[in-house]
Amino acid sequence: MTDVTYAERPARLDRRDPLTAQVLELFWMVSQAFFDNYDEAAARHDLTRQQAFILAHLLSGPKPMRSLAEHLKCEPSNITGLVDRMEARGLVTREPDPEDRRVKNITATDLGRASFEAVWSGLTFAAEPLGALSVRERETLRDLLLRMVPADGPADG
Amino acid sequence: MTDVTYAERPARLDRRDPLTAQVLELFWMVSQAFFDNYDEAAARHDLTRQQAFILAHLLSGPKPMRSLAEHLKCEPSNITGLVDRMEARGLVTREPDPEDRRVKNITATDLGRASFEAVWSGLTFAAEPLGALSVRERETLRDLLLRMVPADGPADG
DNA sequence: TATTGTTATACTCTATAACTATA
DNA sequence: TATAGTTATAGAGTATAACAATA
Repeated sequence: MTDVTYAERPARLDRRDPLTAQVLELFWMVSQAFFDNYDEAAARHDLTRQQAFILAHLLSGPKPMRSLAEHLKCEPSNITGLVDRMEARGLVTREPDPEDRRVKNITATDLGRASFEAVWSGLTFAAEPLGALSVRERETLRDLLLRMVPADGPADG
Repeated sequence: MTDVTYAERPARLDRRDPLTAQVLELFWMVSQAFFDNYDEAAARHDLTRQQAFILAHLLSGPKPMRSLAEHLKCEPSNITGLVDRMEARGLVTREPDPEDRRVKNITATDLGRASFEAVWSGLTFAAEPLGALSVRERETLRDLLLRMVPADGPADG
């Protein structure tokens, strides 16, 4: 697409002030590029986006299935199959919690952790669009993003 | 999550310089929140993310199926079912190109356009994280994002 | 009785491969 | 022969609902 995308369209379909509309559109474009980059990096290590999300969430320690469902914002019933597939590939383990045997604690294996770290390290987004900015500009961007980060989630990923 | 997410983790799993690692992590968190917001807005209008992407792409005019596949970065075979479902709901029309009858031109209907515009207008991302920034800060953010936008895609959406 | 996780079902999105109809 | 789109198939992710085990 050309300039039209973020210069003309928002004015037509957006009642927001032009500056906000433009920032929204630009942020969306860069975010999409980031997500594409993430998916590609995950695919290079035979992981789906959701599998990578789960491994990222498990970096800080074992988590019950319920926690994974909340993190992924999906129904708990889906986690069963998701963990099944990851367990079968040796990316995670599933063990009943000794204090409440209803709960299953999911833990990333060494392979799981290494896989996620390879995905995250493999993001070219850091070298490409971010690399176009100077140190001073990256500091400015960091400070602006700190103001935009949601209080709770989506957290790691 | 707490500060740990973007203060400690990158240093451990990232060989990038700390500033780049931090910006990467922050940008990822905000992007995830944006995507969540987009999915929610689309769901409120009974659209999937991919259906909304397609409608966005069609705002600038009719497009052949092949173009939709490129925009969505998926195999052309998937577009058939995607367009089938959208056509059945009156969101798009599908007509053979008079100049090359192999090509099917997909056009957003009034309902399709209105649906996407409702999704885009319904994004609370503009009011929430973006609203936390002053006009001056949004101008700064805009200028930084302009430097990061990929030359071609992902364009509209 | 409430909660955690599971199963069953149906739908959307995805890649692969074989097919058709045009060119 | 090459290209645009389709069909068939298998797999991943999703929501809903009914269920088992545990609390």
